[in-house]
Order: sequence, then structure tokens, then C-alpha cells
Amino acid sequence: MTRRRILVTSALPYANGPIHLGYALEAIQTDIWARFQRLRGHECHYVCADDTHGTPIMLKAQKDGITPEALIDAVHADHVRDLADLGISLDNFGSTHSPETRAVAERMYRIIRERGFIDRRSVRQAYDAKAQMFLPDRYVRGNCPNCNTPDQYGDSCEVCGATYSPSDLKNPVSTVTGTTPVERESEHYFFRLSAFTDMLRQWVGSGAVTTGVARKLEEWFSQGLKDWDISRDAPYFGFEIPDAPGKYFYVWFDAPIGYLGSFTQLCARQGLSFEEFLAPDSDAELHHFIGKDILYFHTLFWPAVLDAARMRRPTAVHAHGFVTVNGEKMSKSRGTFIMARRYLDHFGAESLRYYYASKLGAGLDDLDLNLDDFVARCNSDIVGKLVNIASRCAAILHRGSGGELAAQLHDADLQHAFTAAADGIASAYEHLDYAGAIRQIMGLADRANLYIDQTKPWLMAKDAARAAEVQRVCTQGLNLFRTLMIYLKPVLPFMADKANRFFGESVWSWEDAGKALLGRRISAYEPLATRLDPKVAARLIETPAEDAAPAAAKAGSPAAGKATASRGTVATGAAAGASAAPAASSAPAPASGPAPSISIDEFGRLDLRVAKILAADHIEGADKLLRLQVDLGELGRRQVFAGIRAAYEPASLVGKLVVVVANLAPRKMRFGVSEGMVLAAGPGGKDIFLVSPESGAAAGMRVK
RNA sequence: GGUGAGGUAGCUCAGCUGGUUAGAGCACGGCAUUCAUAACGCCGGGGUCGAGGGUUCAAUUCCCUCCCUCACCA
Repeated sequence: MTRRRILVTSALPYANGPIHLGYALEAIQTDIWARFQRLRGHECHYVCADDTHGTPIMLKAQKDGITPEALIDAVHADHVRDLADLGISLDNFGSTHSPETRAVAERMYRIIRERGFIDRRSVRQAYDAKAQMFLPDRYVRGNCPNCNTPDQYGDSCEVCGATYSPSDLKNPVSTVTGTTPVERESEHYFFRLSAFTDMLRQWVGSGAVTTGVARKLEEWFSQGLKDWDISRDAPYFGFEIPDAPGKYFYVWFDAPIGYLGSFTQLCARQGLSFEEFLAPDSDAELHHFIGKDILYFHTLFWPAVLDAARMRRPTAVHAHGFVTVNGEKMSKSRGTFIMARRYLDHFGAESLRYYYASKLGAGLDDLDLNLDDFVARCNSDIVGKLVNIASRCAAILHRGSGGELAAQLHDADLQHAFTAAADGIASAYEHLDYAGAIRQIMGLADRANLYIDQTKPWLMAKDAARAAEVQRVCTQGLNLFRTLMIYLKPVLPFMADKANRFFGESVWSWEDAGKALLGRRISAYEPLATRLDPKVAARLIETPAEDAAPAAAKAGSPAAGKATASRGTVATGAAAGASAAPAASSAPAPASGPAPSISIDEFGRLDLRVAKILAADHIEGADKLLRLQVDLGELGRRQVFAGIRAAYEPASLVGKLVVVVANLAPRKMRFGVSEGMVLAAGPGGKDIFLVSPESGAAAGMRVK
């Protein structure tokens, strides 16, 4: 098999909120494919980045009183952590707001311009005179010109479905300032997409997309491709267009370029050649995984932009459907808008990875996360079937043969049937039919259990003369299990690693599935997976107070089509980080259960602030307490006692940023008055972890 | 409204170019077993394959109409 060189991407999550289970599907789909390719021995680089530009980010940062950079840095840290915990094997997770992305964007733009594919023309657009900015369609609301429904977005009506422009709205209002927008002209830069119609048709026909997607695209082709407005006026958070003061690249222009910016960083770090992957005649592969909502950008604009900039086009764009929860669209009010972090606080990543894989095909179908089905499926497949094979055989083997594998198998034909399935399973993975791969693998797991059941080694073991036969049967069962774990390694990487170590082998590759493991001692068996508790699963969709998004945040919703939904703030990131620990110090609830819901108003009564620790000292006569002097910015300096003596050295705390409950009633203690409380997580003793904001936060900032 | 995808057992889904009694897993009932994380095995109940027409010797599979669900409409 020739060694393929592959560059893979997931769509960029928008940097205004945490990762949710919808995006997790995309990351997991991509990751399984990337891991599969590497397991097969191919060179596969997987990159992604935060999508950081645009009006929603700019306004959100304004509202939070921080710079856009501080906002996206905080979100970036959250995303990195969430993706890592989901087991996503990214080689680089960058940002569109990076020097590398800027350099690639400018370089591509210059080539495109020199080739004559940029036009300039005047555009009339809604303008907010008070905010002194042009308004994207979504930021103008008013009555639908068609059915007169009030409070509709400037691009379409949610009630009658009519599409129009903001100037058609009756009683239009800017959601930024509440003032009435005016019309104003401005010069915009357009990419001549229409010039690439033939090229795109040819590309679509080349197998870059599935037939279902191709049909969808034909719809757009038949209407004729319109040129694409790629500029926005200042103020805009993004990159200024070369030689065009006050004009910025539209967020969707530099978003896919973020793939290349991220890849540039990887190239620099690993000594890879960017050109070898991106040159027009490159024989490397470029695969993009996206949600079906952003097909337009990835199958029309992006290949055309690449081609215009004299770069290669994608080998394939793989689009998936949306995640629904219990059969319904994810909804904040129903509590089914589940954040990845919330999920991870309850279950391990591999359950989700397995469940998604077991239902995921190559098409655009939506995938339903049915919580009852999720628990049943994971428990019966992973624990009941798969792991059970190892568990039952290892127990008998250790009892009878001291964990020593026999020198030969008991049923070579059965082993052969398992290894013969490799090609079919590989083909399913390769073509993104993960559900098919899982079906095949679990079918084999059924056969393995049936084999053990029929052979009955536990009965044989009663006859000492048959010890060697028992050993061979267990060796057989364990080899079947081992083969299955290798097949499942792209889906269950952590479990596969554990199993890999259990067998005491060097790191598995796909070919190892075809080689039996014989005549060696294996480790004592430790459970590789445990059952999921349905009661815990039910908690995933209880509406926690923290997830009740303030109504004001809705206006900041990004243009439909962003990979991440809008929610959360910098503070959510801090809270998410804290919630990863067993329990917050402020809520002495056991690790398992959440506290009763509170309303957003009740939450609002908490005055949480970023505080800088100015001084920290031991207190004579106190075993647990440290005395802290903290700076709360506009609220001045405070003295706070914190029960963290066993966990922190005072000197290490000075200068650190923490989160303080600023409006906690002062409390007189034996050593003085405590004027607040420092937030920390953990059970106590040495296991206490202070909650810290990401860098960029300043003393006195409100946490909300 | 336009376009696309989909409606198959209680649940989640397979069913390639039409062809013998429509399948799997889970759930449920019974039996068996006890090596295994109450796991595994065997048997069984359960579907007018969204509705109605049409083509055909034969349609879940092709065509038309309708109903419902979901998504997209730059």
C-alpha cells in the first residue's frame, strides 16, 4: 500500500462560546478518520483553529468590557481543553487571528487581485449612526415586509419564511443601539465567483462530494453563481485588506484560510513543507469535514478561492448532519443544548465517541442522541459484549495458566474469519460509514461470545488433564478481543491503549490485527470500561441555571452557519474549568449531584470579580487558612481568608489572578475580618484548585 | 414559498441495481447457563415497510399525488 499524505480539517468553531455536542460530532467524525489513517500507516495531519473574526465577536467583547483578543484567548483555552478531553488528536489548533493566517490571507488575496478576480463596487447597507458602524443583516430587526410579524431579522422572516434585505423591514431597529438605522453607501470588494462556475462543476463531478451533496450544489449552479462580497467596513474585528484602508476581510473569507494558517504553524514546528500539500499539482490529499449548514462556503467559495490563488483544491469535502437530542433540535430552553464540558463532567469521551460512531454514516442525515438509547447501547455493546470477552477469558487464563498465553490458537478458522473482516471494516471507515464498521465489529464480538459460550472453558477447567486446551481457548478468546480492539482503536483510542498495554505489546497498527499473539504472559486484567448510569444521563439535560442564556446575548448570535452556537462568556470558561473538579468549594454537594436550580436573577445577585493577589501569608494558630490581600480594581483592596494553606505556598500566590465573591457579607473571624471569598474547586486538603481567569483578565472585572 | 433529505418492529437503525416466510441491536416474555462488570447463549411475541393510486408476472425497493418530520435558501 502506498503511503498517502493527508491533511485533514474540522470546521472552525466560532470563538464566542464553548464547544457543544453538535460540534463534538464533527470533531469526533474527523478524529476517527484521522486516527484510522494513521493506524493504517499513512501520514495524516489534522489541524483546526478558532474562527475569531467578525461583528459578533467584536460586539460581544465590547459588551463584556474586554478586548476582542482577550475574549478569543479565553475561548481558545476552553476549546483546546474541551477538544483534548474529547480525545481529538489535533496536531495543531490555531486561530484565524494569527500572524500565519494573516500572511496566508494577504498572499492569497494579492494573487487573486492580480489575476483580476476582485471587483469593487458600491453597496447600500444599513448603518447605525450612533454606533458608527454598518450593520450585518442579523443586527437589524423589524416587522416582516411580507406578513408584518414584528421583531424579525433583517434577512428573513421566521414566521412566513420570506427573504428580503434589511431596508425592506418596517420599523427597523438596530439591535446594537436600539436606534433606527439609516442607509449608507460604501465601496465593497467582490470575489468573482461566477468566473469559476465551470471549474467548480468539474470539481464537484470529480468525486469531491457525495452524490447527495452534488445534487444540492447543482441547485445553486442552475441559479447561477453570484459574486461574493468579501469586504466589511471598519470598525470590524479582523484583518485589514491590503491597500484598502478601513476595509476588512469578511469573516468567511479568512475562516477557511485559518485552516492554512494553522497548518503553517504545524509546518514550522514539524518541518513540513506547506507547498507540498497546497501547490496546484500536489499529490497530497486535502480533506475538510464540515456541517451541512456551511456547504456553500466549502464547496463553492473555498475551492474557487484556492484555485484563484493558484493553490490546489480540496480532495474532498465531507458534510455531516446535525445532532438532535431525544429526537428534537438542541434547545437551550429544554436543556438539550448540551455543552461538551457538561457532558464530560458526567461521562468519559469514549462513550460519546462510540455512540456517535455507531450511528454515523457518510450522508447528511441528522444524528439523534437519544439518552436512553445512548446508555443502553454503550452498556450492552462496550461492556456486555466487547469487554466481556476479555474479562471472561482473562479470568480463566490467569486462574489456570498464570496469565500465560498458549503457543497456538484453539480455532484458527475463527481467527481467520476475524482477520478476514479487516478489509471490509477498513473500507467502511475509509468511506465514513462508521456505523457500518461498528456493525461489522459488533457482529464479530457476538461470534466471539458465542464461541466461548459453546466451548465452555470453565467446564473444561474442572478436568486437570484439559488444562492445555483451556489455555488455548482463552488464548483464542483474547486474540479475538485483541483483533476487535485494534479495529476499534480509531473510535476508542484510550481503551485501545489500555488493552494494548494489557497485552504488553508495542503500539498497535492495523496490520497487527492479522497477527495472533501467542506464548507470552499478559498483565492482570483490569476493567476496561464501566457501565453508564441512566440516572446520570438524565442529568445531562436538566436545565442548569448557568445554561440559561441571558436574553441580551441573543442579539450577538452569529450568522447562521457558524460551527459553534453563541453562548457563554469568558466567565463560562472559568466556570467550566472549575466544574471539571469534583465540587466547587462554594457548593459542598457531593461530586455526583448538581445543586438545585437557581434563576438567572439569583445568579445575578452574586458579584463575582477577578482579583489579583497582592500578598499572601500564613496565619499563626490557623491550620487551614491563609490571609490574602487582593486587589479588586475599582472595588479597592480587600483582606480575604482562604482555607487553602495545605494546597498552596503563599509565595506562589502573589500576582496570581483569582475569582472572588465580592459581595459576600464580611465575616469576623478569629484572625480578623474576611471581606469576600476566593473560589476554588476540590474536596479539600491538598486537593484544592483555585479558579483562575485566563490571561487578559484584569483585577476588578465582573465575572458573569 | 422554493429546494433537498427522510418517514421500515416499543426505541435506534440495516435493507445494493424490484423477486422466495422484511432483518439487526436494544427493550419485552420464556428457557438455559454460571467463566465473565446480573455479563453470555437459545427460543419467542411484535411490523398492512407514512397514506392512496399506477407500472409490472412480482414493489419496502420504480412513477404520480397527498400527509408528516427535518434541513437549507448565499
